[in-house]
Amino acid sequence: MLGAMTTVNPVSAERSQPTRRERAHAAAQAEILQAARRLLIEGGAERVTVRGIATEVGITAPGLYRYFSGREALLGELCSSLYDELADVLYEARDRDPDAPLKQRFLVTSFAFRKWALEHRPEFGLLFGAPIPGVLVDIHIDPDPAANRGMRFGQVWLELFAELWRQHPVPVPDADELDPRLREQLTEYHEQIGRIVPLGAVVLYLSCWIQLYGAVATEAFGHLNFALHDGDAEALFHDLMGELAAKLGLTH
Amino acid sequence: MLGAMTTVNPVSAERSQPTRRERAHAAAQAEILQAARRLLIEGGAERVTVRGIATEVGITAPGLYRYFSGREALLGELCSSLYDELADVLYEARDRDPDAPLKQRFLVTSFAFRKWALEHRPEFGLLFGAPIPGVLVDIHIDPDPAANRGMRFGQVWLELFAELWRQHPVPVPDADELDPRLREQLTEYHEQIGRIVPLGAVVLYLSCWIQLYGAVATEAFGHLNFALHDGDAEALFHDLMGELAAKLGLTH
DNA sequence: CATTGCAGTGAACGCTGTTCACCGTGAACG
DNA sequence: CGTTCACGGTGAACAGCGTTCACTGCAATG
Repeated sequence: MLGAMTTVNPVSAERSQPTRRERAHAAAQAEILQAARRLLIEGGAERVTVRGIATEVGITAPGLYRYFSGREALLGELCSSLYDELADVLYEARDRDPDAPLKQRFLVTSFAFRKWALEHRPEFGLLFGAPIPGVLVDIHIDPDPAANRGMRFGQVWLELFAELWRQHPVPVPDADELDPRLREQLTEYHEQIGRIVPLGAVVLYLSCWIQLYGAVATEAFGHLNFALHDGDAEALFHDLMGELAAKLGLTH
Repeated sequence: MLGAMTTVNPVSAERSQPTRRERAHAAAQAEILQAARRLLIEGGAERVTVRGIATEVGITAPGLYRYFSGREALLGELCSSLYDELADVLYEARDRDPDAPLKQRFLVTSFAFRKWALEHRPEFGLLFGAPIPGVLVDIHIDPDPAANRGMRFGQVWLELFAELWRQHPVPVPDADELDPRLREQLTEYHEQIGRIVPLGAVVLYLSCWIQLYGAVATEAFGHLNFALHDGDAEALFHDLMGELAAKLGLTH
């Protein structure tokens, strides 16, 4: 009989020093995710195969099931770690020069986002492409900010936008002027972020995110190739970010 | 020995009535693509499996290789047919009321694009998500307008934009004012479309496409769920299209 | 020291894409 | 009209996929 009740480790439960075993487990898990990412880079999510990862870390396929409940869970964890890395990159870019004008910090962060996407296209595709049926779903829905590390990615933009809007309160529609459906849909999120900006500014925020996403995703996915022929769209991106800054009331 | 030279059918070579065999072949091919699409809808591109399609059309897996050189080619053909269908949908929307003001026709077409995307998320994901390593690549690069049916999709927007810009020549930067890199990158495409609009307007066109893509893709892929919680983003989309119309100089 | 739980293995199942030798039928040609 | 030949389709096979299960050691625990 497999023990239905695992013995509660009093040490780790009190979140004191983790056991040797726990450290080894975490290290192995990290190594597995690292190998998974290598395969992701090699040939997209399709190539991220359980047996491939296993051989890469020097064990057999069933051994991986000690660390992940299956391939989908593994991909989900990979997504989380990638979100984490991306958030770190963006935070670093945003706070690289804390005394610079906010517009410049916004631009630097946006360019860092684009840079990460282009230098990590398979990872970007996994995070921001079409959702894979059993994988991303759980991540985006899970509202727990501790577990949902994708939220950290959103937060860097939200904080940046909130500060930006506070310094430059470009006129936004009043809550009453908004489409009633839109107003109702957004109130929950508005509460969730502590109403740091008025509801109308949330719409502006979403609009900015959509534009930024469009600019980065179209290039990273090759949906600009019909006109740019595999070229670097940095110049175009620069223009688009200028537009975005103008929309935020940041004249130069 | 397999005959290295297939007998040239003089009838089909002159593109007269196709042979009975050819008709049967084309019909089977269409039925296969139809089955592939059903599987795509059921569970994304992953579920589009050679054996699954085969059983659906009532033959065995190797039989499919008489119609497609492999799974990737089949998916590529599926992409082409979907592009074709989408282009038809958009053309129909655009020309539904040819006497309506262009702004309205532009909005109707945009909403038709969003509608198709939301009602056919798996198909939209295949066409406009992250490219699948062996599949989409060939399509986007192939510049032959006859073979590349994805171009038809782009053309409906280009024609609409060109007409829109001709009626409402919103000021665009002169070619000399553009970033030299951007100008050089776009000249080939500019030639390709016969310079129906000035180069500066092409930049505006790309900017509009990026914004439209962002609006539709973020919603279809669930990248707005963090704020909208699986809700219908039609109200937000309406706002975004208003912005886009404003950018095109279409006041209301 | 004994026990328990965990890491890892090898075999197995049903699935995948793809290739091969083969078979029958129907269309084309002498 | 009879022959030939290309094509549609099959069954077996191969390698690889995700996953489960019974099993073995080893290391930490009581």
